[in-house]
Amino acid sequence: MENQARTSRFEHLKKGYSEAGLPMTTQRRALLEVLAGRLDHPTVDQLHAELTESLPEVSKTTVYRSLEVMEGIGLLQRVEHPGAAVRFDPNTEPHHHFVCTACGSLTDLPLAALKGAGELQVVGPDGGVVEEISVMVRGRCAACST
Amino acid sequence: MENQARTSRFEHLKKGYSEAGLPMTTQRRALLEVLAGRLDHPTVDQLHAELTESLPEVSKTTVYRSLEVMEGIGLLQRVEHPGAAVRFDPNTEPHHHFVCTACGSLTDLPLAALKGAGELQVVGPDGGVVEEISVMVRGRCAACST
DNA sequence: ATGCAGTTGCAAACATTTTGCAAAAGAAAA
DNA sequence: TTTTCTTTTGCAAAATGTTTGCAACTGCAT
Repeated sequence: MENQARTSRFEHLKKGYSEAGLPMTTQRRALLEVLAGRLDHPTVDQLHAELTESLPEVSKTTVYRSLEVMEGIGLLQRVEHPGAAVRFDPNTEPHHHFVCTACGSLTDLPLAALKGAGELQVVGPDGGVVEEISVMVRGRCAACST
Repeated sequence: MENQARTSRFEHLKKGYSEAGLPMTTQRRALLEVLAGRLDHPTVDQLHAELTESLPEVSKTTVYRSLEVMEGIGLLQRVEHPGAAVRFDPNTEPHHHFVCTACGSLTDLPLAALKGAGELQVVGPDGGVVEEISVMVRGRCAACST
């Protein structure tokens, strides 16, 4: 079930990656597998830690560079959030984010979770051009709100 | 006009600061003046650069620590945004932000600028507790959109 | 198999922010 | 005003998180 969804996410990422015409290396395949295997948005450190389980020699540099490349081909999105370390999101469909102020976890929030967000429309700012609107919800996740 | 608004913003900040019962130092007063004098959200580097014009000896450490204190007493808010350096916002009324993808400037967006945002309401996430919702609009500011 | 563009790991450089500490400054009492 | 106590300051060093230069290596199309 969850396994199957992960596999399908992985296939989707792999497909997108190969369509960009870049060589599929051991490291990048492993990174795509890790990304497909989790629904949150880990930091580079967390990704690197998980990667070293199967590939003890990967360097963080490679993780940084691979993520940058994958962002460049539109496979991932950088997620803004409170906190220093960068996080990426393999879900490039429009959606929002929820960050837990207690544990720091960062998860997706389906568009439907935000009543009214569908009609969001920017009136200002004077003379500017709007490209994108993103919503960040802060609070305590289920696990931390007891 | 603009001068008067700046003065009133400064008085408001100074009042809030002294109500917290902390000593008002030369450095902190100067920092509050700089903050009151601009409507965007400068980085620590930018604040420090502007501060050294009147106070050549201030250190960045002091700027960091003062901002932290002012955030602690609710005088400033930390603004999330794409980019490494932290930015603070002396406007603690509910409002949103606009970031220019060309020049990186970060400015306030009045609530009214977002049609529909008033009714924003989170339905999910399962069992979690929502504390705050913030909206970030990305695009090109008036100056950069020509 | 061969060649070449793209990728990797390492170490060092960077940028931003935090910390320990002794000296200095603000606020309040005497 | 002077004293006293607490908070703040600047410096230097450390801690994070990220980027870069470079030589060696790999994936993949020939």
